[in-house]
Amino acid sequence: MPELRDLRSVVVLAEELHFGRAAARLGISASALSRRVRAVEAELGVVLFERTSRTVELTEAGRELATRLPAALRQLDRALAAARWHSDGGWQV
Amino acid sequence: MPELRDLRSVVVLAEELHFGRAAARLGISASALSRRVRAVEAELGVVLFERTSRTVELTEAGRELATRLPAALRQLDRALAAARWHSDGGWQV
DNA sequence: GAAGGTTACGCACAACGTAAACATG
DNA sequence: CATGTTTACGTTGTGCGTAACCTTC
Repeated sequence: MPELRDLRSVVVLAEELHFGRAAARLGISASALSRRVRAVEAELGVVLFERTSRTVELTEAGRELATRLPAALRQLDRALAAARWHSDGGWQV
Repeated sequence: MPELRDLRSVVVLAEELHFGRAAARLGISASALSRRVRAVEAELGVVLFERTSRTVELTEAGRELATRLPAALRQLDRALAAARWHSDGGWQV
């Protein structure tokens, strides 16, 4: 029930461990990112990041998710790319 | 850029090949489904379904996508499940 | 003329940015 | 007290259902 946008946000935040930088990379405000991540955590029923107002760290669950998501998202992108390719002629057999 | 909701809709429609039934399974109206699918096609720049007002069929690109998506979506769900599991105690080592 | 897909239209909810608030090093 | 995350608030845009429309058998 989290959407792709939300999952990609989690991945970027896991890389940056900083809401400001991650939000900039995503082209949204830090507060928007904060809300997105909290929403994901609420939907999953899992805390992914341990925040203090000075630091952001991954929890065990967050690390697990951040580890597995990129491959899953790439596979998804490959499926979409395959569909595009099939329309743009394919081998033109 | 299509979201998960949209991709799942494509999968269901590919299974049903009928907007009414697919929409019912998704818990939305047929018109909403029609719009979702058209939006996906526009974003991908690919026609996925060949519609007449009597039949719905998969195009080559649509078949390709419908074939690859389920596995990709499952992998994504596994990533989410893994995160959940990690929080709910794991092995409680 | 019935069944099924699409377009028009009005509305409601979700998501955003700005700004203020709060916490921590 | 500077840096960085979160909450409040008002606004906008996205997505929906209902209903009307068009096409095909």
